[in-house]
Amino acid sequence: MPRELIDLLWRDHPSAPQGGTRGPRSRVTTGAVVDAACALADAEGLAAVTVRRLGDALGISTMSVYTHVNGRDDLLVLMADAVYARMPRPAHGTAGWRTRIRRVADTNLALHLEHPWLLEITDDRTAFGPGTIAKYDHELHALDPLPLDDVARDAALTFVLDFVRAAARARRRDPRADEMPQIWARWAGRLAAYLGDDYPLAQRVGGAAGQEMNAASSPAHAWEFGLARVLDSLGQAADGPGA
Amino acid sequence: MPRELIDLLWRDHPSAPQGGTRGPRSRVTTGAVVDAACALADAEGLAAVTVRRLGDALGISTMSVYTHVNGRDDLLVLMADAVYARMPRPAHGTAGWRTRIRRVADTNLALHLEHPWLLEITDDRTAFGPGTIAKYDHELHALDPLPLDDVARDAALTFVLDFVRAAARARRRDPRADEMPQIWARWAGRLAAYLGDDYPLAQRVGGAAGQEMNAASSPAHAWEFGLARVLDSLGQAADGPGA
DNA sequence: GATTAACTTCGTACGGCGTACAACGTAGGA
DNA sequence: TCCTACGTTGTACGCCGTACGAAGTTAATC
Repeated sequence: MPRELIDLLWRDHPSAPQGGTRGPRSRVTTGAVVDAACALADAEGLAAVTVRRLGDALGISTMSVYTHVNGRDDLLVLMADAVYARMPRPAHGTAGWRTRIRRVADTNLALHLEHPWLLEITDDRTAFGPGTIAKYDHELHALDPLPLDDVARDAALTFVLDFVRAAARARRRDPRADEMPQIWARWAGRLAAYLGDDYPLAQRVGGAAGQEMNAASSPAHAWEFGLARVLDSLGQAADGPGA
Repeated sequence: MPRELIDLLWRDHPSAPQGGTRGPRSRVTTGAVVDAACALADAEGLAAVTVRRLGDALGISTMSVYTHVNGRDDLLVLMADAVYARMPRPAHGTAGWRTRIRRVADTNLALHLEHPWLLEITDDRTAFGPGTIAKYDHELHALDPLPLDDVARDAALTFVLDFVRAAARARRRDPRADEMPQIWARWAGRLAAYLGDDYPLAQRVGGAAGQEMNAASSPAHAWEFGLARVLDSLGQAADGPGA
């Protein structure tokens, strides 16, 4: 059943091709494959999502995975669309635009913290999935109260979501994080020797930022700082010249 | 010569360990390996930077590459640091902070456009390289005119550079870009059928944004819009509450 | 000058990956 | 009953990073 990605993305839509009924019933569905892949990625990272491991997890052979998904690249698109589709989309109600955008940003940050592997999926074809489109529509409506034309509205949303993405990237746990203490123990002395008294500003600010990053409250502070900047700038853009 | 990454990063520093003089002279240096890797990545993308191809390009065997670099992960860090080290760092002079930050942003965007593979390197150990630190110091000084404490100064710079990164990501050429016209020809009809009249806002804004993206002038517009927002927000942050 | 030790180079091999392909089994439609 | 479409699977190919050890080359030591 080699269906095109677009049809797999929309597989739950009534008018999606269903494939004939002959032959043995599938032991798994495309949706099940995608869900298993997401679970694997959540637990062990995107690198652990291999076709072989996916087959094991589903109790089917490696090559059977290809019956339900065209290949690994397509699978990643399906995974991203699946988690987008499941995001909460509460009505925006009468809230002001700042509150609305705050909620959008918070929701997206939560999504990225739950599925850090989303950062590694950059396939443009994701844009054609039902989950992605539903998310896009909902988030565009968050900007209803602002006087933006279509292009500016898209740009503004992109601006917000890019900030969230960067924040998620900063919070992500480096795969090498476990070894970092030992690495640092071996490197600190040598680095200090190389640096000497050079770059005093970088050394001072870097040290302060490094300490701050280890403080428990840091992520919240950085998030609050950045989000405030984003909201301020959107306010100015809306009030200012047509944009 | 299994030297640690930190020593390879600082290999040009006078006090870096040089390795004994016995045995045959190396046919290549660590620097040459890194340069060849960057050239390969520029020409064919990061995926083309394999140890085997690197050996071919350098005229040495696959396994000899490991004499000069500890492994592929380390190589990526060395590549990123190498291109950071070569960025221009003109004195900021008496320019105002907006001009300074604009220059920093422009320079970083140019770097990412020249080396799109930088987006794929996320290893935190890059922070310890001489190029990365020199770049950091220079860019921190761009913020000298603003009344920011150390932590806020780092946050502000991160805010700017994250914006640049997102802009570069938006401009990057998808590896599938060549096939997209044919893909779209096959998908457009089906997508329209799936969508029907649903999500009218997403359809309208998405269409407008899509058209805009194909316009020749689009990247410049988006860049200008976003950068203006970033500068506005930094201005407010500096004037506003301590932050 | 002979020996030793440090160093580079390289071939082979291992265990992973994505996936093309063809054989086989199973069910519904004719 | 036969045909045909379909799901499942094993084998195999060409990649990847890299561990390991043999072989060759040079400088230091005796």
